[in-house]
Amino acid sequence: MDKLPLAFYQRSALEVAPQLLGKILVTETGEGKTSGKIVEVEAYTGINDPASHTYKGKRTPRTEIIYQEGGRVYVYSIYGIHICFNVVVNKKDIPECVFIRALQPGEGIEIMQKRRKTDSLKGLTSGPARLTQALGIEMGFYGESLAGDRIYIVEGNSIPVEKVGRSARVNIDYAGEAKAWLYRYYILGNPFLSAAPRSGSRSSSYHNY
DNA sequence: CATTTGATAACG
DNA sequence: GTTATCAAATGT
Repeated sequence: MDKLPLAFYQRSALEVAPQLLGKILVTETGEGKTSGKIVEVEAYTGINDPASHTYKGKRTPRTEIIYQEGGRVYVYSIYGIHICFNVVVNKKDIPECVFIRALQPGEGIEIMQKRRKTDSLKGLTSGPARLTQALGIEMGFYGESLAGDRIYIVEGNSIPVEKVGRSARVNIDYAGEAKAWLYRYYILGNPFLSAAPRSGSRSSSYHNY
């Protein structure tokens, strides 16, 4: 299977995000090769998006990479404990990215279980910080190219549009009106999605769109 | 449901 | 230099 061409990433986050569903994210480290199918993503649309780290064109040392051309890795640590993985998309100076929220385990499950210190399959990659730990993604991956050999994304099964669900993004209460934007995309019915949205909208989280 | 935890940003 | 804040996960 071939790696996705860089041109794939150099479009808007809202185009790329749903198309990443079903693709395979692969890492190769000293411990071996691990991979998983992307089943849940969120789009962050840069300067117009209050939930984005690059809202209003904010630049910091950490967000600098998002201003580069699409096809690179943006990782950052959150809550001191966790690492989150994003794909930089769009062109230079258009700071958009796609946040990967959940994978379905593929190759190297034993390696992932060892890294995660669990023998369950379900909790292995079903959450943004879980999948980074399972695939061995660390801060050192910051800025890495997805055209390289350490981390990359390959074609998988393409997901028919009727299997793609949409909902509001998760845990961005600080983002005001943007909380309501349906920028989270996921594969309907997939058992490896991350935790359901919080209380409140009980009937309308996963099977709605 | 509460607690954990540290890198990062935004201040002085 | 200090403080507040977070695209979460875990364990009870």
